[in-house]
Amino acid sequence: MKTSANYNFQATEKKWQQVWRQSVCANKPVAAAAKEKCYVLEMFMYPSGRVHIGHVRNFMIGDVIARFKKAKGFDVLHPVGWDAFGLPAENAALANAVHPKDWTYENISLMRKQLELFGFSYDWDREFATCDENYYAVQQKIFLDMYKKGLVYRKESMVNWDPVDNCVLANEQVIDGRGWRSGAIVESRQLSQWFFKITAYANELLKSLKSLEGWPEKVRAMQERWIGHSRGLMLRFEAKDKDGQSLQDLSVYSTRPETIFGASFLAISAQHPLAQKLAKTSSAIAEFINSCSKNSVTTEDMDKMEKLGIDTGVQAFCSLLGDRALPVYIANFVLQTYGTGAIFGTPAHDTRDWDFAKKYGLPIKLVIKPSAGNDVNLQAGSYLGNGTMIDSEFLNGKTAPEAKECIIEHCEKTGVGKASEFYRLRDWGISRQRYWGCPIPMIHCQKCGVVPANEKDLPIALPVDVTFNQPGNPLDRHPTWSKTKCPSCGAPAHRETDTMDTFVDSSWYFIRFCQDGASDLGKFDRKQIERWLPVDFYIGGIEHAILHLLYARFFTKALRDCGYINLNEPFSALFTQGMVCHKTFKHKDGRWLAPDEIESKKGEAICKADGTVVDVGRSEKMSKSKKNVVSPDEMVRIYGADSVRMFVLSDSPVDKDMEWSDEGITGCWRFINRFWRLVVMFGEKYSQTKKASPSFIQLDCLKHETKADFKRVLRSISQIGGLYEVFQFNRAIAAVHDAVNVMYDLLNHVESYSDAFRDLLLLTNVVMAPITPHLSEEVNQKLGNPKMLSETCWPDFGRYELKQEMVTIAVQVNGKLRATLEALPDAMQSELEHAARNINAVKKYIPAGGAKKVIFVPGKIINFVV
RNA sequence: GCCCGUGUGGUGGAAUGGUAGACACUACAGACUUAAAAUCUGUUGUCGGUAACGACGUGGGGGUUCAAGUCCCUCCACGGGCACCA
Repeated sequence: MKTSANYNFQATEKKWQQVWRQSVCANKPVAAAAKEKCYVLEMFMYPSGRVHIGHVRNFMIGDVIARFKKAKGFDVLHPVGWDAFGLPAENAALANAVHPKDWTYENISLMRKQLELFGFSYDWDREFATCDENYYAVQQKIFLDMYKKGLVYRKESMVNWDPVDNCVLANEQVIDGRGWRSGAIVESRQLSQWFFKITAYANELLKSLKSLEGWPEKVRAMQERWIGHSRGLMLRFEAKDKDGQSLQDLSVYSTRPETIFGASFLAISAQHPLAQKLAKTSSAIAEFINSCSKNSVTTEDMDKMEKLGIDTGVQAFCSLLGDRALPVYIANFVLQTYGTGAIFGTPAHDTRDWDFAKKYGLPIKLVIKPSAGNDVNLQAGSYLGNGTMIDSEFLNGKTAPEAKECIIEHCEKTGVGKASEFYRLRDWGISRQRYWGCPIPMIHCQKCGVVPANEKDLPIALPVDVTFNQPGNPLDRHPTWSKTKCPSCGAPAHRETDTMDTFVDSSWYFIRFCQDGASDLGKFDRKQIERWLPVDFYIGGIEHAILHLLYARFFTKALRDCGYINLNEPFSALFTQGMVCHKTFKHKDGRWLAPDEIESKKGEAICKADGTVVDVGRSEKMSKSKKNVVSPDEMVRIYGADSVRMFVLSDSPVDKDMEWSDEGITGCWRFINRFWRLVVMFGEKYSQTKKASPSFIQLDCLKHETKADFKRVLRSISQIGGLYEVFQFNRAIAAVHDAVNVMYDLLNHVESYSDAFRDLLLLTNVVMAPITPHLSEEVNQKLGNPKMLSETCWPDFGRYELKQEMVTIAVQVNGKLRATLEALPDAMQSELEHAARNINAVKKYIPAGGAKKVIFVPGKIINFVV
């Protein structure tokens, strides 16, 4: 498809990839303590079998930063690895009769080859997979240490059970009531599970979010919400039956205790102990509770769900309210899992309570009066704003926030209540009933109970001889694997057959990368780890905003407290990139068509097979089901790695979604050839005219208009470093385009300035190199630079005088542009004003009396106000 | 419902409060070619005008300012996240 007259990317890319691999210093951080370190990391990949173009975009961001920082003189760590445990390996085992281990390592080697095509500057010597025995051995050791520290426990609990994957899911892995991977409706089951006590860090995880200034505001907000801190009052009520007999105490938590005097009912959840008790004697209550448990948990249903309740006949008393009793309802909108599973309802100041009161005819009493002029219509809805307390006894006259503090204090003093805090965050359940994961190093002994495995027995390795021909966990039915001796009493015992959630594996992999191959990987090498951490640039998708990033933060803090490392936060800067999208094509018969089944004719998309016109849909995230995917290998084969590398960063800012298009990728391919041609054309001229010429550094020797062009190119490329720093690769590429366009013009009168032009090409090439390293290395060689590009420093543009000699001044009248003026940058107002007044286009707008006022911004603008 | 984004030509997108539309794509024209492709050179926000030029123009409305895509208020549309969290 592409002719040989062009830049030969096939040969060139292969050649330099080989050279880089052999060169000692190209991809590896040099042990240079004097240099400042820079740890660049992209979220590692699950070895599904194929590298997706979205991965390429992710890795490209990291690669540009890594190469750029290296050129800037940093000691750079840029590793790569594999998040290799997980369910798909078992599914593949089931479907294709291959062992998960073979499937995984096979995929890794396929994907490694794909990655190699792109020339990423990875330190391949540090590569590992989380299913490597020497990786998960350390993970088991960490688990035991966390157990000793009280950060791991086992409890019977209701869990999210995915009936398709036959597996437990963490709360974070349930999305809209469905399993995050299988999409099946999640069921509740009672099981014994291992938990990490992430809630012990709820406060710290929340507080230190503030210190993460290099994180997107959005991700911090999502985590903050997920941890969900609230502060309020725990208030004690007494529940009495209709005969006035005391039933039990009822604790009610509220974040708005100041509204208590407006309360008109109490509501408890269907799972509340009192509800369960009452159900035994009332069939109506039992029936209601039963109907609540049937409620679906999907988003749409929740939206539509009506607030329902049943009056239990129970009365609740609180000394704050004197003799006034509140009726106790069981309500479907009260959650047992938050607070105490009981609330007091203040219909005037809460939307849900208002809905409920309307439905059941309960009083709606205003206790917060809005400031003057704002009328409240309690018949239309609740009032959620601020104001002054009324009808609230000792709170009257205070503002709502003041009243909140006041009532908390009052209740603490009188003992009727207590200031309380709650978090939404739950402990992290990590038990998975799967084979392909890190075994939990615990042992069940009939006599001693659950005991940790001996450290000297680590790793507890996965057995290889397992079968996948029936549902459930293969470790459970392995004839011998789980049989062992109790480390404590020596009696026969059996191993825990659950394995760890794979999110555990990815919670500390960035720490392992810090150790080089020569170190003892069985232990934490603090010196190496603390040299590199924290990660300076962490790059990945927004979909990990909560799960992975929260777990990794938790692990870092837990490892700190177990004495492994001295670090509070693992990632100083986080960058979330957008997705790669593509148009979709739908055949008239309803089939989705792949991009390579389409050709475009006269602006219409035509199906190659039968010539029919195809419906072109909007650009969407690439997905196999809609066939709107492109293969990275195929793209490299047709256009070369540098074209693909350039395109994924080209048009859109990298934090936004981009659209993959044929026009876009061919555009990049054309640019690469265009730059190459520029170098070739220059080379031909240069060899003919080689003679004494000024070095371009002495810009004064150049002709005026040539000098201006030189300066313009220099200005364009000099900004590129700054643009890399702030991840504005699309603008960096625009600057490169601009520079190359100017150089094409320059080439026409370059004869007498050839050395200077050569320098200009070399400089441009250096700043392009992080994006198009193969092309740049080749150009560098062709221009006769003896030093390899990967060893070349970033140019110091400070040594060039880049100021423009003439600037264009905008001449405005009343802020409207009427003309422009060429002037020296430091021209005085008086002379410019005089010149501007004499321009006809300006003169006609200025009245005879002259301008009222003249605004002058040196070097930029002169504005006549008339 | 709440929170966070986003809104600029035919398209992707640029613009420290200071010449809106950089750069790229598409389209069109010219050069080269027997021809096509590729390449090179132009043009390409809209309306009016042969032109010079003029008017309009950054989702809508209002405001601050000599000057607003940019700041403030308000409304609309789209996208994402959370969702009965007491």
